[in-house]
Amino acid sequence: MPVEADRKSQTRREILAAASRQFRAHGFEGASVGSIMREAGLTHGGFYAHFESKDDLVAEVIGSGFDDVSERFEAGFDALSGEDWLKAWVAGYLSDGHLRSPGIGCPMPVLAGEISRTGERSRGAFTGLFERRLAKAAGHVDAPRREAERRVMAAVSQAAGALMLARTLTNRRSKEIRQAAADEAISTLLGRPATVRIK
Amino acid sequence: MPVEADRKSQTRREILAAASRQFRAHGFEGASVGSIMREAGLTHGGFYAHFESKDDLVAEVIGSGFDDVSERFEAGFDALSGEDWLKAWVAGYLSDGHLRSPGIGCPMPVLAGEISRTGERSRGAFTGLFERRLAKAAGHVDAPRREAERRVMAAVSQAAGALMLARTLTNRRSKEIRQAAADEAISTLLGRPATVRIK
DNA sequence: AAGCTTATATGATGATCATCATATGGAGTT
DNA sequence: AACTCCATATGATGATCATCATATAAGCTT
Repeated sequence: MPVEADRKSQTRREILAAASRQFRAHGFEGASVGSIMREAGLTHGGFYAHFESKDDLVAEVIGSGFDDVSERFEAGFDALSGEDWLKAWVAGYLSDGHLRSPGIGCPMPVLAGEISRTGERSRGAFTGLFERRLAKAAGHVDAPRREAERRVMAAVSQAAGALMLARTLTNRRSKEIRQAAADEAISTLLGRPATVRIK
Repeated sequence: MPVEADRKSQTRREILAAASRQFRAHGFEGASVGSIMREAGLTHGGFYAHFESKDDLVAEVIGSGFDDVSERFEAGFDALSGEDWLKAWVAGYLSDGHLRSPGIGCPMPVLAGEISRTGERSRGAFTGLFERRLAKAAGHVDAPRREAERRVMAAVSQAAGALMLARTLTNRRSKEIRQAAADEAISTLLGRPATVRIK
């Protein structure tokens, strides 16, 4: 019946998007309900028409709010596959651009530390997100499934860890650590020595 | 002159030790001045006789408060060197024990995300800490200095990333990701395929 | 023993925040 | 044009927290 039926669900999506950005930029504790609503163009009170609590929002963002980002990131090289896809993924993940834009980047290097201290619900949501991305990447690795997953887990740890540390270091190590991680990660994924140039 | 001259500096050390633990267990924002002082056996007010502000405490803990931990961790295998040291390091870092004890473990997987959002001072202190540990580990790698440092940076990223993610995941991946990272990290450090059994 | 020094404790203060109760105002209906 | 929903806004409320001013109390000096 309604042409404009989902004004509310549209707003809900905007709150989620704002939260998704602010959480990555300032952490879960660092982003207040008020500032998230402000970024969504609303005032703080209306929040509770959409979410039960801030914890609810956190779990919701982890469960679904980040997916669009990985998709946008990977959409850039959807035409590629196999080795080319993996190289593009590693180079993009450890690029200067990603280093400087935590607010629109991968949540793992910024939020995993905080999520590890929270309850079962958020951690379960994160685990689901992790499984989806693991499956996607493993599909591009030329190896039996278990071995492909093993390599991706090792490479993802390395890339997320390197980006997290690179964002913290204040000297030339910030670049060196990303290049070192990129070379080792791509070698692991391909099963032979290789190099990528981070952008 | 003073027999009991440093009651104050002794107290200061106790505050630092309590903060060091609570920061790793609950994050910088998650640990309040009050609860840190309580753990140190004092009340909140006296805090400002020792530190200018909470930010000051944070920077101080990053700069020096964590060193005792790495030392205690590495002291366990001080008799070892070269390959044996590296294997013990990787296996211990990714062990079940370390997984379950963030409060007395490495600060990187828990705090680097938060530190990356802070100012120059804390990040500089962290960079110093990182350099010290990098030099130590590189000394056990059988390769020219630059190459040794490169391998350690790649391995440390991988180990810290894997531990951070393993603490967040709720399924069997929590163990798998640590084993995958351990095998790849030790292979990188030794420059040839190798395995370690995480404890 | 009186007085001074200094470390710690007590008890505000003001800010920020999550949450909630209630108000407003506009769209669609009659 | 009056009415009714419903999404959002306004304005508490109570909690937590960092910070600070002031008080206490235990040495040390003389």
